[in-house]
Amino acid sequence: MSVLTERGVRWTVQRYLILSYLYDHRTHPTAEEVYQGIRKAFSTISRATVYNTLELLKEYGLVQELLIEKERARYDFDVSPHMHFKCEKCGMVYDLEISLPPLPSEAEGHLVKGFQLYAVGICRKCRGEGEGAGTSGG
Amino acid sequence: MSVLTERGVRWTVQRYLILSYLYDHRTHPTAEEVYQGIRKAFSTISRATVYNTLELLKEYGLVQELLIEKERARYDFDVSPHMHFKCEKCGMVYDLEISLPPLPSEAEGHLVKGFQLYAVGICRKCRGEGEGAGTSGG
DNA sequence: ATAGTTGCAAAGGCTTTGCACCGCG
DNA sequence: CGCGGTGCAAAGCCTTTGCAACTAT
Repeated sequence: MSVLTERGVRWTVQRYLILSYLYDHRTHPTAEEVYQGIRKAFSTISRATVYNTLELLKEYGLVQELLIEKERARYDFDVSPHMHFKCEKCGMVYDLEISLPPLPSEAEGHLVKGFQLYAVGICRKCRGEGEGAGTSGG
Repeated sequence: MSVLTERGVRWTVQRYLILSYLYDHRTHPTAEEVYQGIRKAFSTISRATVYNTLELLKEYGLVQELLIEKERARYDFDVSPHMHFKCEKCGMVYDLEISLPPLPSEAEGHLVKGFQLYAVGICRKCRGEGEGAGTSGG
């Protein structure tokens, strides 16, 4: 993680565990989920460290912060440009592999540094569950 | 606002004022800004009513909720599909008139109901202010 | 020694909720 | 009369912050 150490930022066990957790869990976990997940093996870690580290990793471009729901932020190890989809029924957040349009680095005079593309709806799984038996929708 | 009254939802002065405020202020105000703005002329309105009403108007498709920053939600009278841009320097949120690609109503088996496209960077105004004198960027 | 990091607890900010009162239908 | 809506205050939840102890350079 030279991107950190080159700038006087230390690579600690906590930071490694947090980045590893996101690497292993591609379900776009929340800060709390990261905290609870790491705590199982590393019980002394604190919420503050998780929050601070996620913020730091985001600033250094190592993770992506998703603002797809109002209640809380989610985090994604995959920083490549891709779309996210949230199911309004089960709450799960999926990656969408839709090919993205060319995104301009400048628009109407503004310098554009990054994009986020979010979609909402009903996921494949929830669509399947609601059908089959009933005939008239609620 | 038959879309409301048809379903037993009443059209009240408070709701009118809140929708009007968004109609008049296309700066993507926060709930607090809406509250403070309306309070000047209608001092008895409460925050709870503003929050509840914004939620209701959103659910009925009369306004759009923007999750472009983690700290708070913003609201937009314009519900047509368009992109938003946030300046990370001054914090202002602009509309972008970029023509959007055709957005699928289905993607990878998921039923897609709506999209949000956000961009961040430095706005035209802030870019202009920082230049002119200095030569090397920070 | 110094600058950076952690963990705890407390604070902070945005948003939601419970409840009594009010008003239209 | 009843359902819906308002306003107040309190609660709730997510996130940030202050600070003392600690560690790698």
